[in-house]
Amino acid sequence: VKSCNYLMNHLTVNGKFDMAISIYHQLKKGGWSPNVFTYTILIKGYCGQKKLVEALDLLKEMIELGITPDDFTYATFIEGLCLHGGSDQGYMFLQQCREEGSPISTFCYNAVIRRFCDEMKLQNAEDVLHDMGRHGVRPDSYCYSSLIRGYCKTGDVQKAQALHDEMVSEGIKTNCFVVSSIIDSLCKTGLAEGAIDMFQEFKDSGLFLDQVAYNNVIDALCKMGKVEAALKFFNEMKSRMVPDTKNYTTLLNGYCLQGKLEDALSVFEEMLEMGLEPDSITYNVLAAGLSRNGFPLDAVRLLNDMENKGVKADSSTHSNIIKGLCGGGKVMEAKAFFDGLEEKGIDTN
RNA sequence: UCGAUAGUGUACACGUA
Repeated sequence: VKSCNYLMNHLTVNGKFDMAISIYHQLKKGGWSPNVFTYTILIKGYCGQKKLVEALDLLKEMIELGITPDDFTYATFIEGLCLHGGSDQGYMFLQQCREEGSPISTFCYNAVIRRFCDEMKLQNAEDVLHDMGRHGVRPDSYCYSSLIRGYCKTGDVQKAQALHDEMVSEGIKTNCFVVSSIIDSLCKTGLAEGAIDMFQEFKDSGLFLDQVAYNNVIDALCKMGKVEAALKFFNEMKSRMVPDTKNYTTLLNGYCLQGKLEDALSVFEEMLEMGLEPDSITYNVLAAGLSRNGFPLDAVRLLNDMENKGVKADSSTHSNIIKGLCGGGKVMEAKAFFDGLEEKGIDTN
């Protein structure tokens, strides 16, 4: 049964839920009894297909069969309900289950909070956060993270920071996910200096800051034109961990923005030497840099090269190519390229 | 490790002024 569950789960998350169901039927035919995991996976699958009725039927069925759903099971169904029936409905269901004495853990509250945040109903999310405490379930960093990120999205970094303070004062450990959300939001609301201070502060406090956190400050510095400062952080990061494609792309962009093509190219080469695969964004950044700084046709060449290497072009690539061709005086080619896209049915918005 | 959840990089267009 364990192996079947494993397989069914993988099929489900890869969009082959029908196959998972047929495994389930074979399992039952073979006289095996599905367990809580099996049912939870199936409920997840039905929720993914918006088939909430079927999901709920399974929940009832397992109870009748004496297989007691646990908090994962409830969380899975609640999340589906939030997603397809609205978070208000999901929360109502949670409350109902809670009154019936079903196991409602932080995972369940988490789902509701996250979905309320996705709907930008931040006040509702916060109410749930405080409500769970009254029912004896301690919020964790995931709960706060969703909410903090929600406020970051609205640009209310103050509120986000207040929540972060609240979280820490509740004795919940912070981590680089939460911190980097705030750092990024500070950067993007023009408070990069504060962001960098915060970064240093947490680093000095011994908190592990990963590639994403580093990238937040590297990007902010690059966008301010302070590539040299960005490079310092980049090197510091390199001494602690392996930079990823996004880190290299960010720094590459920094050099391109300054028109420092030589440096940009050497970053690109270093990245290749490190064995990292540039993705379409890396290529787009470099191409835009080349184009903007007087080498439009090289940009076009680079992007063709990219497609030859099997990296898929996106709409940004296309507009870079068109711009490159126009900038290189090859307006007719640009038009031909554009028409070619339309013929292939590619959205040229 | 048989089941759930959070953060970062590119162009353009758009909307408000």
